[in-house]
Amino acid sequence: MQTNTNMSVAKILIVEDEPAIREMVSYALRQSNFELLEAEDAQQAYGLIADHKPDLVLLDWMLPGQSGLEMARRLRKDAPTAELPIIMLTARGEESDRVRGLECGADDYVAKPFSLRELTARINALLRRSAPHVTNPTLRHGAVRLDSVRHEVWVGKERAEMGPTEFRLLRFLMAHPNRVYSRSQLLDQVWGQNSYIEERTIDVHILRLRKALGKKASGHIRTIHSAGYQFHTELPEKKKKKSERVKRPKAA
Amino acid sequence: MQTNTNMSVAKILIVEDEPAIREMVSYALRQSNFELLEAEDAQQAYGLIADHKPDLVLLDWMLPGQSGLEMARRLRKDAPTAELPIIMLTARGEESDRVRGLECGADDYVAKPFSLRELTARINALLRRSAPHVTNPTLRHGAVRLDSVRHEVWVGKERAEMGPTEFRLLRFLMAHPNRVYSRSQLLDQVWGQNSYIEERTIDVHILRLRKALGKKASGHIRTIHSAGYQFHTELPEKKKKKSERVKRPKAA
DNA sequence: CAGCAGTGTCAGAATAATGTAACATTTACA
DNA sequence: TGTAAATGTTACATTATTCTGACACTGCTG
Repeated sequence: MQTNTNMSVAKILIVEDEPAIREMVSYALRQSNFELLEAEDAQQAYGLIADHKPDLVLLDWMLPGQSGLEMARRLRKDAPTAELPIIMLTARGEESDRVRGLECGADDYVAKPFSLRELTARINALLRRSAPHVTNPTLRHGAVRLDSVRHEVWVGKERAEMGPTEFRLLRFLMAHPNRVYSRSQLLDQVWGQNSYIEERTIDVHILRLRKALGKKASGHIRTIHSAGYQFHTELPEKKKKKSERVKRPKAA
Repeated sequence: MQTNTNMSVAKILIVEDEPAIREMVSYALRQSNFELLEAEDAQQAYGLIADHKPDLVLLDWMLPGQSGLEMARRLRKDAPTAELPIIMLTARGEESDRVRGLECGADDYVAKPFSLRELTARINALLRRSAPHVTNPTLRHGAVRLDSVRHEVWVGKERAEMGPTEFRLLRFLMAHPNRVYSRSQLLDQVWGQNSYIEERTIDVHILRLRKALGKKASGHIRTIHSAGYQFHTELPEKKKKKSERVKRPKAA
């Protein structure tokens, strides 16, 4: 399925009703090694987002049906896409428009006609922030190093072997360290929005991931009871000896 | 959604040699609740960054001595500041400049003359991405900080560990500080409307919550006799009871 | 086609969290 | 100050949640 991850830099969805512009941008960005998805209206876009989990969305301001502005607002509101980076494309260059776009949740704003070089620069700047694993081929925290290009994980000098699902799970968690994700969020982000997977299954993959990371590093993967899981940058404190158990003294 | 708090939203450093612009921006951003640091050249800026760790830097393109461009490059290169969000300010609006700025590691680019509203919008958009802890739904009052995204509660520098129910209870109370909630209101809000729970059970969770907050902060959780509980933003005064009963701190 | 790695599910086992009763202490107020 | 009501505290049984090994199914590869 994604044997070519190392080829494409990132997956980008362009939502634009005018075929000429859409195709021009698509072509140019493919040249820059991006993987492109195209939609001509909001409806199509939602479907593609759910199925393909793009890393970034280019959103035309004026769309037939639901406008780009509304779409941005909705994407921000829905948990699975709340973090999805958005760049608005628009013919209008008014300052008030730019502000409106940004306030609706867009991360950046490019006025048409735009140069492809600038668009690319802005895409890269945004991806550096929001999808570290895309521009930052290796994520590291503590002794754990994840190399997206080679699909390898190292704990110190030891290679940690794991299946593809565990790899994606770890990559997602490491890209957003310390943040707690519920099982349903993980399903959305790691499996895709329309997979009919039991939430319990995640537990099993977490287990496998911990095993793969080994004793030294598995402490980074933490369970937050009745909330979900997280990759914590700090290793948990060592457990006290059993003799350390203290009967709670009376509080003042 | 949730009332954010009284504290400053984020710490911003502006590096700009022209006093008029610097002061104007500073003033405006302070109005928007940011905390401002000012530097008039790169040298000063490095010092302020090291000492005050700002959350974001506004960087003028043209600076006496080291240019803003060079400064951006250097900030990106040095590990401690590699992630520091940078917005370039410049009089030049050329596309090639914009691209150069972005390629040097700036995250965004605003051409002078810019509107303060747009600047603010861009600052917020960037902070949302790069300093989630700043815009996170984080509730603070006094020394108590509750981070919903990380599911962590801190009292000063100490982590306060608590169970899920205590966490939800605290989150609710902190979101509506100083307001008193009856037990039945708390049941509805924290447990959900269809729970068949004894009201007295809340007392126990309040107890657990106070224990978790520790001596320093448990005073925020106040009992209002025959009314309910509240999170009060002020810590209570030391008790000066008429009866000078001495509580014997129990030792093992 | 057999063998294998990767996945998803399930069913206890192991933990963590929760709710309640019982008793202790404090508060409000006559 | 005395008393009843309200609240604090403890201990423990129960419930909810998570962990983990086993197993079946898939698609691929030699």
